[in-house]
Amino acid sequence: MTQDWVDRFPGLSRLEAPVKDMLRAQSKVMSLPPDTTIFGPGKSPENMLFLLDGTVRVQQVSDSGHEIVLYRIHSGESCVLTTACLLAYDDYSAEGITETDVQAAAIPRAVFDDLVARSKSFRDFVFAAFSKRITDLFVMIDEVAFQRMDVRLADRLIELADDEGVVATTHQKLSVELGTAREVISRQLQEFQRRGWIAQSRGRVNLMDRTALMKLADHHA
Amino acid sequence: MTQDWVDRFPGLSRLEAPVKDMLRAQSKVMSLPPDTTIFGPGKSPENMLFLLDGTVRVQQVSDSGHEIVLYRIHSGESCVLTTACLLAYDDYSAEGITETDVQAAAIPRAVFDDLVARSKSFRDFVFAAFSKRITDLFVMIDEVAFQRMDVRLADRLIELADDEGVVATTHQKLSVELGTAREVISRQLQEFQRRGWIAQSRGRVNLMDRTALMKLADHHA
DNA sequence: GATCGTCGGTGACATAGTCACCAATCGCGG
DNA sequence: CCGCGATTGGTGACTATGTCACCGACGATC
Repeated sequence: MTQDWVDRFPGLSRLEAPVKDMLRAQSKVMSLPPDTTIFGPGKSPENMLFLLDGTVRVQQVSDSGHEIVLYRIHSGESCVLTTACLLAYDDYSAEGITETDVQAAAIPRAVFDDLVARSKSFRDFVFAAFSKRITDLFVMIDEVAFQRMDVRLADRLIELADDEGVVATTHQKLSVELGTAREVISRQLQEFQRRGWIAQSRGRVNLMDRTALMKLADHHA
Repeated sequence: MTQDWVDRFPGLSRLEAPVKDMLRAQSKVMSLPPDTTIFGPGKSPENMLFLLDGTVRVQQVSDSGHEIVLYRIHSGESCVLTTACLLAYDDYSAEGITETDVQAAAIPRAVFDDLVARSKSFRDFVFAAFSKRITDLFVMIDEVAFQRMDVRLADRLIELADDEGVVATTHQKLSVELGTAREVISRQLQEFQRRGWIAQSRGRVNLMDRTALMKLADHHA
């Protein structure tokens, strides 16, 4: 089943048959436990990863000690961007950390390069992945620069909530999500609670009125 | 002379001879006046550009009407990133505007794709260009999220100043550079002026004490 | 059940963004 | 040369956000 990952991977299914065979033959499927650092300062990944299952959080620590989450890689996505970056600049400060159990297919750099040379469809896939990430970064810059915190927080809560509307995280971690201070998060959550939109307990936020949160998040989007 | 642009372009000089020939043969060198929009919402570039002379400013307008400068393309750089992005997502809001007279070599998309397939050195060039931009965007996110305005402004003033230490721009335009409000810029510049670091006149900032500005910009970098 | 680290709450203050408004200056047509 | 409108920059009041110092509550562990 893990040998068949290529066909189950969105975006790769339309590749030519020989390219798929090469991916299958030259890749290794691996499993990683949560909270594993797969790349970071001084730890370049030698492989390019295709995420089959789980999520990877990419975040950055600034010189001032502030942290911010840049983006997440979800199952069905690849980390072309980060890989390519690290090849060129290994001194940069972003790190990738698994958030769940992760299954991923690893492609050696040489194979990646070979595939880019051979297959137009694979090139399209790679450039599309780059484009997606970069436009996402543009959107993020816009949000960080201009969006109000309450809007950003509401948005992130919805994004992080599971099916039951529970966000299992601390105020501290939420502040890293948005690149702000814990106190700011605490106060915003208090306000949401006051309005009856959420309920809080230690390390937990329950969304009580998802509609209201969505309205706040979308309205000023 | 314009036919020889390949050899004068940093990063392309190490390409294989046939690749260079192809670039020379299949490209067209063009000149553009200042304030030309070379790409933007609803205006995808059909070519990929190599900037031989001049600079292009890439900026973004958010839904709220706020603007922010994302980065600049200087002579000797290519706009792979933006081109690739626009190919995939033509609805995104960034735009590229020439700031000076610009000379650029234009490569049709098909030729670009062909070169990526053929030449490993060209691939390396392309991915290095991507990497540079992306790490720059990471740095920018960090600055927007965590850096103080006075530090960012001092930094940008030094960057924008000509050899005589003159920045020929308005407070309004400086606010777009940093994604803030004009009033904030006006007040910061007043403070710099009070300290004797700059002198102001309409549409003009003169750097009087570049050292002091650099100290502010670097110290907290 | 004492202790230590994490988690969250709070007030005071500093910095930055918003809003409304005004004065000075420049370019341009009459 | 004058007058008008647009651009540029200045200002005060207010809100939003970030920072700092400190505190109590909770939970794990021995």
